[in-house]
Amino acid sequence: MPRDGTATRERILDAAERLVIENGFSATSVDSVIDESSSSKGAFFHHFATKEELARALVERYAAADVAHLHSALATVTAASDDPVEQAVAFVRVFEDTADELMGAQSSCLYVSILTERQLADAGTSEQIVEAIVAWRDGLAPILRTVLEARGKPEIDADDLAHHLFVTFEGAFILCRSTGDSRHMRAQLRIVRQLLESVLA
Amino acid sequence: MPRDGTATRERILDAAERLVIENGFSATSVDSVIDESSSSKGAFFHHFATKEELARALVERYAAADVAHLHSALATVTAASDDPVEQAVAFVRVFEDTADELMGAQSSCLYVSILTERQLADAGTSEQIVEAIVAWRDGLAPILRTVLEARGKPEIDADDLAHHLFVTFEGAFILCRSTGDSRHMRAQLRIVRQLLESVLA
DNA sequence: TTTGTATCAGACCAGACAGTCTGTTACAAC
DNA sequence: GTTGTAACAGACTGTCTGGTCTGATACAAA
Repeated sequence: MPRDGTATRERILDAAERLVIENGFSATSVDSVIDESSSSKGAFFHHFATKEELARALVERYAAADVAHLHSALATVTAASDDPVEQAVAFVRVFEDTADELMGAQSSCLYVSILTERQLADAGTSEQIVEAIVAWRDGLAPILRTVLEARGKPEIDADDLAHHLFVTFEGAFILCRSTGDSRHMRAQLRIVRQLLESVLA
Repeated sequence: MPRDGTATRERILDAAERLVIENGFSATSVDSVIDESSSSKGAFFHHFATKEELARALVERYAAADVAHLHSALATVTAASDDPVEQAVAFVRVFEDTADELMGAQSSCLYVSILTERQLADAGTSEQIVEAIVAWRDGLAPILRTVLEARGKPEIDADDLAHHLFVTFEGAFILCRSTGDSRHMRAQLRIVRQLLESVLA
């Protein structure tokens, strides 16, 4: 085996993720990614056949980390309590408490940058995003469904309510972007928790 | 006065809005806007000095329509009832009932496309977006505040709760984009209404 | 030592891009 | 009718972009 190129590949992905989240995919040139990652054209096109393939690789890595994050939080709250109400509320609180770090690392979400440009969805990125969204829904919805049935609230759809957490994340990212104030993320997660507490009570 | 060019300008804005919402701003070339609007390079750069100025004009028109939509809905619900709970719930229901038309006209929100590219925020577009967001917050928050105070729920911030409707809109647009299923918009607005009904009860 | 190959480095290229420039046309004021 | 000007039309240009190509270099197997 020759020298290991995965380090370079990761450096390129790191730089590209930052730039794409910040400026969008089309507005991020391959050259700027090369500069930011201190690599070269040769290195870039050795690891990624086209710019589109970079997009696929970015989403793949990002979605995997996202789902891992989800399962970590789920494991935490299911271990802490057997009460589905406490589990659901604690689940939201995990992200509420870590909102600042979550926003500090990245001022927005890669999904938004990718989904904004239809050409990329057609290039096979949206499947992976949908997988992640479904994982979030299927992680949270069963807990919610248990409570909603026990409370006799069949008019509230557990899947849609689970989706609402994802919706809040993405919407809050947009809100933060507009004002540049990352505190909206924590505030919106707080609101969702309070609404959940109310409807599950 | 020579012939009226506002019709051409509007045609360009219409085409650009569609293309930018669909593909993003950077991925939308001036030439494609010209083709789509059946105009010409001369016409385009007569009405817009640069592509950036097109972005400003797009946001200006879009935000104005957005705020007009808000005030229309507000007027409807405040005329229909004096009860702030009914007003708030009816307000969400207005959009819930018209979600399909709202999504049919445009499969996403221009704000997302613009805010995704930081360069445009620096070019003076985000101020107008923030103005629209503040208008939504200030339209809804007073109604919510009245109820929250009457119900003795000081832990819930009325401004953040008002913002949550905007957050839901934008987040739902993202969700719809990922799966291509526009029904998520209605479902998410339904969830927000149900959550509101619960917390304001 | 030789050979093979993954990993790069960077000059280079064809096309696309935003923006310019030189006109032409419609219409209004006088 | 003459003149002025807003409203175009479309050829043209310099720069940037994604992508290619020719090598160089490290390292592993034989």
